[in-house]
Amino acid sequence: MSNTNEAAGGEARIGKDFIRTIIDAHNQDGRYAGRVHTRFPPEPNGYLHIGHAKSICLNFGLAKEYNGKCNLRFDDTNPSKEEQEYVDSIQEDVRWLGFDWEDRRFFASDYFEKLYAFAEQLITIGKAYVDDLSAEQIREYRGTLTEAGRNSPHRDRSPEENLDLFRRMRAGEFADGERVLRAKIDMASPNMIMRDPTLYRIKRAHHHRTGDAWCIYPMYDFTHCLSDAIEGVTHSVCTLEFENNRELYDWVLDTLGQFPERPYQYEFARLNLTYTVLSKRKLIQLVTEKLVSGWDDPRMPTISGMRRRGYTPASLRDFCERIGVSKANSLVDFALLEHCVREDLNATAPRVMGVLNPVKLVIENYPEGQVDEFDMPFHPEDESMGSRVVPFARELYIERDDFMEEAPKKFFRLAPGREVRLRYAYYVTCTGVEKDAEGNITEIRCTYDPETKGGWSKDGRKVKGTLHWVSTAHAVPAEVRLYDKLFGVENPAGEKDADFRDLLNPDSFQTVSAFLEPCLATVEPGWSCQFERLGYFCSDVRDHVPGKPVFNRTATLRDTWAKIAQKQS
RNA sequence: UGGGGUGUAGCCAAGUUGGCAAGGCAACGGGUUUUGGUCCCGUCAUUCGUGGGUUCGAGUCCUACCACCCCAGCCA
Repeated sequence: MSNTNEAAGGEARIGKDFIRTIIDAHNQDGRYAGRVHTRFPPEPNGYLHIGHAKSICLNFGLAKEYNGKCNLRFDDTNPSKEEQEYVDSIQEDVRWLGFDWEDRRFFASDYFEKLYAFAEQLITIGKAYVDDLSAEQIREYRGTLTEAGRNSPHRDRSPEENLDLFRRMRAGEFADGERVLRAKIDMASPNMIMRDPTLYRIKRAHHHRTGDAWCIYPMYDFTHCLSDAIEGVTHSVCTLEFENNRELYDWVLDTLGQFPERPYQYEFARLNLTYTVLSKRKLIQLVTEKLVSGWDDPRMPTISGMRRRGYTPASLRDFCERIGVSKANSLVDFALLEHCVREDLNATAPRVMGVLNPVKLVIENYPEGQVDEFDMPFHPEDESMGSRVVPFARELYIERDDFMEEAPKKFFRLAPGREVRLRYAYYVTCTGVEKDAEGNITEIRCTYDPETKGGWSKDGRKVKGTLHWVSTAHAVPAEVRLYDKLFGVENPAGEKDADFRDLLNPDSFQTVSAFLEPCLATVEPGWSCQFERLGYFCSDVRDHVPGKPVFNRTATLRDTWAKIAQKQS
């Protein structure tokens, strides 16, 4: 069995955000001659999460909407944190989300030689200098938020001396941290970023792509704007924390002055989700401290975790579309994400039966050894999804929760003397229960009405409940994993100084053995379905073993079960 | 108490040159239903962080204040 997701379609937009307004304005006034070129620039220092999905959908979505292009560029200027494993996973995740960078996969490290040449130019025109101050001294000289900084004693070296020193930095004549290249801007600038920012540092670390070819590495602020310019990017869209960096972005491009149609930076608010940590530092901590099974643990907010859990690319794209793009810091309700998966899965997931918490149901008047076969549709509203045959016998499993010995009036399912429908099979009436020495129900007895074959009554009598069921003799034993939120509190990131690990939900994961209908023995990894009334499940991508299904619960149907239980008590 | 940003419903979020405050999620009520699901129908901002001002008319303009976020990495 297989069900796959289509590639990123052109879903309708909810409302127009400020970035689209800006692009429209540029298209009006003729800037870039109508060209729209964006980029998604992750640092390969971790796996992508749902927050990145927002940026991916924005950047690739903008390009698609305006018939433009979007590059995938790895911002790999800090060799000590970056790894090939991360670039591989990032590429896989972007593709899985349904986006295509075509032949435009770049690395900032592709530009190291060019960047170095730009740095020499800056030195030549007297706009950059080599500083001998230590990191601590530079911090002291920088001043504070309210006091201006002081110039470094090395600030006025001649371009010739700076050039010589910078070349020797590259040649490896100095130790790590001994010297840096700094932009010569303004140590009294009210914008801290502009107080002679570091452009290059000496760092002997193995780079995942350039190996040991370099011992000096360019900093983000120098690299990013130039990479954008080199690639012909028009709209460089990043998150709010870079607002202060925009002045430097402009300074570098303008003082080099070689990019007549240069890119400009625009910022939007990053995603915050209730119950969810989206800080890479914390996510990596969950992985390295083995608080989760890995980056793709189904409880993780990573793209790979969500994929394994059974979220579909379309549902994630829809979510990103619905949350909108603005500059206001916000905290999106997890319920919206849930709604998006449910909406997609409701239309696309086949309906099958599985019993998670089984109790035996014996039909007293059903002949022993007899087997009925019912042809059951995979989807009640979509005939094109076809059907499968499900065997029915005298002894079945039903959900333990679907029976109550002393049931309140509002309980619609099975209870002594009450009649319910076994889905697509027969009406049955409970005649009694059998218990063990401790008084636990071991078996429920009932009789069936042969006249109700298929689940319809000819005399027009109605039943309030419809139960899912599985024949004990034909059932496929399976492992089902029920996941809850990893964090039991609304916004674990909100508590600034608290250790977020204290907020982990101890009940975030539970494994149960279940009984499924026979057709589920043949599912493929990643196949999603809805177990009638129990929620949406996805056959585990990673732990898939043919014939021995393992399912992760993607989403519950709704919270109504809790409410029903509450009303009944 | 430096600079840069942001405040529209419980949560997101549209709001054009000032002219009756979109939409989605959540919630609540009703109908359909062989999933207590889905679907359908209805309700949900006399008010836009606050106070002044301009105007026939202000979420939009002016003004003063308040709250929150970001910046003192040789991280990105």
